[in-house]
Amino acid sequence: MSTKERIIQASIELFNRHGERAITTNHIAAHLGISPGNLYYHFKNKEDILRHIFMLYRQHLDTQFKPLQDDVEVLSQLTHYFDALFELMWNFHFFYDNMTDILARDAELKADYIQFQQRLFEQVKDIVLVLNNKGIIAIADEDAAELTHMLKLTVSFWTPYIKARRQSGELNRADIYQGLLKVITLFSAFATDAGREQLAALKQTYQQRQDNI
Amino acid sequence: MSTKERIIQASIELFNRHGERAITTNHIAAHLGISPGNLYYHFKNKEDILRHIFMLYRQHLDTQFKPLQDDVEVLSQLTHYFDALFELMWNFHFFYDNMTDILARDAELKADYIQFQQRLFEQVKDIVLVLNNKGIIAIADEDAAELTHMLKLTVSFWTPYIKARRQSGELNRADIYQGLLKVITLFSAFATDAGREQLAALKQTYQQRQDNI
DNA sequence: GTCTATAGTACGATAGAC
DNA sequence: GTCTATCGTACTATAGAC
Repeated sequence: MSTKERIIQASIELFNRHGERAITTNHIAAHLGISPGNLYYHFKNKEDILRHIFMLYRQHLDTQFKPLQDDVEVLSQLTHYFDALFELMWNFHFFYDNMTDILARDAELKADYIQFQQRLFEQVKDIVLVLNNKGIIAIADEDAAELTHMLKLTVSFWTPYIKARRQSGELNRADIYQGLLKVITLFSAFATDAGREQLAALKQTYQQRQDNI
Repeated sequence: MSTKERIIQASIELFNRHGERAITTNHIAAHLGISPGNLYYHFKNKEDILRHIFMLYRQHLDTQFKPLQDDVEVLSQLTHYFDALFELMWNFHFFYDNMTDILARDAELKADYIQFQQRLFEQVKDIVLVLNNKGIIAIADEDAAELTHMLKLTVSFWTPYIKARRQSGELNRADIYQGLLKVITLFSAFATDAGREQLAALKQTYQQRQDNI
């Protein structure tokens, strides 16, 4: 792995463990056993590192959140989405902790973030509408947008929410599964009788994964 | 107003406007036209200020979130709750932006926060259960806790969520109403046929207030 | 209770040698 | 590509005069 990549990976790890605010460029360099000067050879500044991490974030969602396909079973596609959400919430939770600050410091990153989230919103809303058309959920047109907002809000801020309820100790994988179950509950609240069973099966899948940790 | 109180009020105002991270003790003093030394005469440090603000936060919830009373109409009590939530989300939104950091820096504040949130969780869950018993919503026992988490999550993080969708400009009152409508949508998702009408009325109330801004 | 002045620290970032 | 050394800056917090 190149030094540049190692800096990215170490940054993600340290940001997630100690928080973005607490980790300085010197910490990152020290953690890798390289000099601060070397870090600054590879990155213009701390914001530059954050922009590269955001690119990984975006890339993950771009590759994993394709629209629902008609010829594949819904439940297996939903499972794929939830697996991707798990990775997202696990790998980038530091970002949601300090989102307002990080974006306030870097207007360019903020513009990119907003643009991406607007696109993502439409993609998630499409999924909601397809689930409606397939009879998994029954939701009024105006509520589809509301539900989409709530889904995004929950995925984004479940990790800060749970961290604020814990006296000490790090976030663990079981916490993420708890969050995914909240997302499933959101869908279930709008489920049809037929859809309720399928979502219950999905719920059971992730409850088992949580128990197996 | 005493200097101590003025410092508290100025801090809340500046934190909300520019973010807790961006505002230093010097900024607060300069904003009030007092010296940094004077500020430090009244408060031990920045964390001390934050603890006092948290006391106001707790006090607001303690006085406004009494349990549902049986002899008063439900809808008017819900309206009272939502009015209180509006004040909360409007006055303390800076806190949710940086919650993880603020709590990570101050173990004592974190302990107080956690204890308070645990109590608050039970209070909100009681409200959910009473609404269930009154036939406004119909929710399984296990889902009551899930809904309570989602209600708290939404109230806490709606403001950071909305800030991250806006290129520039401050949070405004209409944004808060949007968040309250999300909370109402959460209740509506579990509403009975009878409850749906009452919640629709509640929704209309806050949509009108939003339009009247 | 309030001021001025400043000590102390930590962080971001760069220059210049190898 | 990597290092050492360091500068400038900004912030927290305190000392001491009034």
